[in-house]
Amino acid sequence: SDAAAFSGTNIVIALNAVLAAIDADEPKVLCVRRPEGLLSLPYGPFDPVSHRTLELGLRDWVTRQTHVPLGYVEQLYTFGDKGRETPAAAFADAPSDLRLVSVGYLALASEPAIIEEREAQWRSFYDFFPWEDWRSGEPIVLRERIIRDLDDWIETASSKRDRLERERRRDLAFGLSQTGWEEERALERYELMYEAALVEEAWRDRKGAPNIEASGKRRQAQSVGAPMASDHRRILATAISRLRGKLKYRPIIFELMPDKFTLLNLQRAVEAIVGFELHKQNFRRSVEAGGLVAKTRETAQQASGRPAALFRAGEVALPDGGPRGLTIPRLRRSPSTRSSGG
Amino acid sequence: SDAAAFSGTNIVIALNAVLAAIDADEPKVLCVRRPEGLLSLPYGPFDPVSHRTLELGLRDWVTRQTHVPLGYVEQLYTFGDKGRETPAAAFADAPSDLRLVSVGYLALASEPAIIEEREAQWRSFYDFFPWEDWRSGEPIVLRERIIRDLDDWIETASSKRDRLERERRRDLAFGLSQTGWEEERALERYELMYEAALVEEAWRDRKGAPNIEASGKRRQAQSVGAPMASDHRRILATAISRLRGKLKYRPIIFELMPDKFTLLNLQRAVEAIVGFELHKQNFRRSVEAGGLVAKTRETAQQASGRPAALFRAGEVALPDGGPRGLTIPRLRRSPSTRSSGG
DNA sequence: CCATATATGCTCTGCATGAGCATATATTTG
DNA sequence: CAAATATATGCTCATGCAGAGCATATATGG
Repeated sequence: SDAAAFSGTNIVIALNAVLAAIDADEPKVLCVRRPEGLLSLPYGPFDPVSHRTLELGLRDWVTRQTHVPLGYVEQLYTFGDKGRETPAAAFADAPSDLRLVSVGYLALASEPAIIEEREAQWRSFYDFFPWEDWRSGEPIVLRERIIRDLDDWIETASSKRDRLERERRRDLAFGLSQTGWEEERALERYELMYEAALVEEAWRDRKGAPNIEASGKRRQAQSVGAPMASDHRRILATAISRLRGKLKYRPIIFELMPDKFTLLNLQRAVEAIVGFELHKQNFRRSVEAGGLVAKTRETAQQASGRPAALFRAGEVALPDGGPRGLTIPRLRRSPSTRSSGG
Repeated sequence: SDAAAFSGTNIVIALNAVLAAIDADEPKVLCVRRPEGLLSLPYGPFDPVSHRTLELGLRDWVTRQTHVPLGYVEQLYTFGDKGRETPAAAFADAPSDLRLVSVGYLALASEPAIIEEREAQWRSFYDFFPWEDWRSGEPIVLRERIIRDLDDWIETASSKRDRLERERRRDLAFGLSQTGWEEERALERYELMYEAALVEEAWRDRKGAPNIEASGKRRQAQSVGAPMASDHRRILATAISRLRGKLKYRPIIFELMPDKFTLLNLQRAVEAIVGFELHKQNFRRSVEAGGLVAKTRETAQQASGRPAALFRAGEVALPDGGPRGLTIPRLRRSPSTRSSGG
């Protein structure tokens, strides 16, 4: 069993960053456009010689390449599937027999820095996952396409047992079961859609697998959400799930906020991340009662209406924070009509 | 920036497993004794040629080496710090200029399989983290040693600002702040103790750093908890934190249970993981009401008392599960006296 | 039969959360 | 300037869950 031990020597480690920021109530992620036109997450090589830790390696090349000041950084997941991407595609001058292993990171910036490089750009989370944005009600693409296409996928299961299992997974992931839509299952949803070949990456990766091509034919008419290079969209889905889940038990939302903000700003930021609207008064109540914010004496300038007080993050609102996190006061009934406004 | 890209070629990836099981109400982890006598987590090399994915690589060598059937497996974290361990120490015939990167996994077994190899053994979590076990009240070592030693560490901070920060971190991690003891902060606690040089690994790793030796002298009288090789105790702490956190929102406890069990069995298993006692009636209420368990017609055999009904995991109790997870009904006041009994 | 031990059922209470009415303070409009 | 409109902020009410503990059921061992 020792002979295999040093195949490890043909491994390349790439460090991928999901660099997130809130811009005008939209959740954005920093993307890089590749020569072929595909969007990808920014990434860089891990250099075991100069990088003392993986995280330092990430910070190093992100700051050098994008000049975005990194605040909060958290490791997400390590992706090592064969056939993800050849190292040669990722790094132009790499030998071709290497295995590419990527360590994904989530990094939060308090504002979307202006990027100098032409290839870099901030894109909304929901360009890639339109079905995840329920802020103006149920996304059309969800009921009109995704649920239907998943129905087809369920039907094409090979056994009854398998069919039931597929149905269970769909209902759970897409909120058709008792528990309803759970925003932190974003990764599960993407993985299900990939498995069912509803996303472009799926039929791109499986080019040549005949049975897939047949069953996926109808669905290939149009990609649902913008595709990304390699498995970067999966990494982004991982980041969104993590972020959504973590909001509830750690006050990391403040890593995405400027120094001073109104409570509505804060609410809109949370809504941008979780993807649905919140009950305004209850949101304020929980945030204020929990001591997560502290009022300043200033008020915000604005076009119309009573001016809002400016707040800053409270003492306890450090990322490793004291009290649990935000409560997310969902709206159960009518979403109080905010659908049209910007 | 491309010159560094292929230093990646001198990287070795090791796959570490925290293989957990419940045995007689104790939470156990599979360990391997190294020639030098130190305990380590079982691990194996990742072979990019034969292993299609990282997880398959892990399953491959774990089943080959330990013959423990793996059920639930989940990736924990990737550790890549320089100076963790030389590849030569991990794999006897490795070149010495390689960088070792470890991907840690959590794996759950429904019972502690009998291990054939002499070097392998099941050990309690709390052999390594005695301060994490509050099932019989506050651990003596915590108030008697750890809090005191952390006091010293706080005092030796270089600035007042730093001192306050250290105090804040200790109070948060060890439950001295308002929020009280939070079991899922096990990793934070270990990392703090490492930083404060309360654990053997700390002064072992820093051998030669003079200022540490001086300040840590008094504390080195005796290690708190059994040490492990390399940073394996940190990996184990990561696993415990993850497991404790996940219990609350996913029904993974059933991955550690046999097919049939009494509700007290289940409660003891949860208690073993979270490290404190629960309110019996409320635990039953939440588990039964949530549909996480289903009653069978059988009852358990036992020495004394009314026989308990046997249950099995409910329909919704799959690891990706429907309803959230277990509620953990803490005891706030007197722990109803169970300290002496086994 | 009685003491003891564990299992199981049920009630009481406080608090967090979901919901929405009411009021305050600004801008915009007639 | 008064009214309409828009947003901010305060407050109440209902519900359900979680923490606590009493009461009852059913076994074993004298």
